[in-house]
Amino acid sequence: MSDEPHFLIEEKEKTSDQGKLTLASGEATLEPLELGKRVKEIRLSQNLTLEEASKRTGLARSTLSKIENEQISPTFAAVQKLVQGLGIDIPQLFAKPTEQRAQASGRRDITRLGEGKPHPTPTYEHELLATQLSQKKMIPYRTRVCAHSFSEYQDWVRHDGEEFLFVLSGSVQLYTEFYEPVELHSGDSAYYDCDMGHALVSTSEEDAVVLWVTA
Amino acid sequence: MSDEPHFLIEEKEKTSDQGKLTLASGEATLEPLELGKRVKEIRLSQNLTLEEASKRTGLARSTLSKIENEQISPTFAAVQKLVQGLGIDIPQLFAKPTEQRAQASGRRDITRLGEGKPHPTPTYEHELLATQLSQKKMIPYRTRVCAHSFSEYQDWVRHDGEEFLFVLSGSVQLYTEFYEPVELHSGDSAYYDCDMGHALVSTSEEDAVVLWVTA
DNA sequence: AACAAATATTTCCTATAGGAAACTTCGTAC
DNA sequence: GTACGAAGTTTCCTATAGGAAATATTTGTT
Repeated sequence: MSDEPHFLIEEKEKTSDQGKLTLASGEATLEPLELGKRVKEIRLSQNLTLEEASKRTGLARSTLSKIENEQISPTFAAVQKLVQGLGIDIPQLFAKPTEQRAQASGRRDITRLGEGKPHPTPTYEHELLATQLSQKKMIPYRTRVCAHSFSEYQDWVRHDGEEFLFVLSGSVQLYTEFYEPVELHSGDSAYYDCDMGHALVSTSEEDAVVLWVTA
Repeated sequence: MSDEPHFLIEEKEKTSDQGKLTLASGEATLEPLELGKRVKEIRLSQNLTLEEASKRTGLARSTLSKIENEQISPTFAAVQKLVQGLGIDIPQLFAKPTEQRAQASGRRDITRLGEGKPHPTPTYEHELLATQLSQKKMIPYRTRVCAHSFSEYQDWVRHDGEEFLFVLSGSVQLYTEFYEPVELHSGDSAYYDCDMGHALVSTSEEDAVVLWVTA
């Protein structure tokens, strides 16, 4: 069963590559810039004086001042004190303010019933939803479960991420590697880690239809 | 309208706090550990010698050696050279190898129809799904849309993340800040950025029921 | 086993980060 | 205006990071 989740994986890799790219290009601009400014922004946003920040981080006022004015390149140890003392999280620190806004906002995509992008496989007929949007955290799709027996799969489906499953019509048997199979009826749902083997078969007369969201 | 998404936001904050906590605790153990080991792992995983790594990063062999053996705490500038030269991405560097595996796997949670955790508000009746799992990327819930007019909201719903919406029964009007309202019927779906104001009202006689997943 | 080649570590020196205290700057009260 | 306090910057000194070269260690070869 290498049928189903390929398109998912591609999509995910695209996403993470993006992240790296953004960062690499940040570096490429010969980087010394930014760090000090960022620290200062963060400190001010918390309404701290250098003195207070000094107490929290254990770094000297003067040192903080120099860091903020890019007069020195702080030691890794110093960065850690900063991070801990001011409650910064690392990506926040390394992302340039511009890039920080790079996460999309204000997008919207409507998909009418049956008008998603078809993606058939031997065991499932997927209909990808919201395909107009490319950089999204979740991948939703509506799926007709054609398989009616576990034997139609040669192996577990396995990929990374988490998956949410909701039964829209019919009933299915959800097989998962580390649990007993469980039967789900219309309206039931499941949430699981995708690196655990999983597979779905229809148990109702007609093919069951489910909604799947992976992230 | 401060009714709907509060629990979401809390949940999200919890998640990111977690990140911080993990890191903080890393700090708490008096941190010098790890960084060097991580760098060495990464370099070896790329089959590089110190000499080659030196060329790529522009740092001296000796310096690299000292960093790997935690004999010095590299300057921020040095860390950046490392990151760029070896194609490391920052979180990878800061996550302890143990914590890296900390992303859960092999979990599963089943929610039967109507057995989610109720969460009523003036305009929506949410039923949270998969509540047995705490550290998950997505938050799924099934919602009865009680509001039948936009005027029942005092303001846009707005929070961060992305949201996927699927209409299970009835029909709704989806209001979004930057788009014309759109009517969705059973089986239709929408995907949007949550920082854009949004709100939902039932347009069918009976209250519509929708499935929502946020990430 | 002994050597050579490749790789890693240590030493030693110079450049620079970090801290304490002196020095500015700016606002506010008197 | 002067005096004062609070915030930030600069100076000066010491500790330490970074680089070049010497030393040690490992690996492979005959």
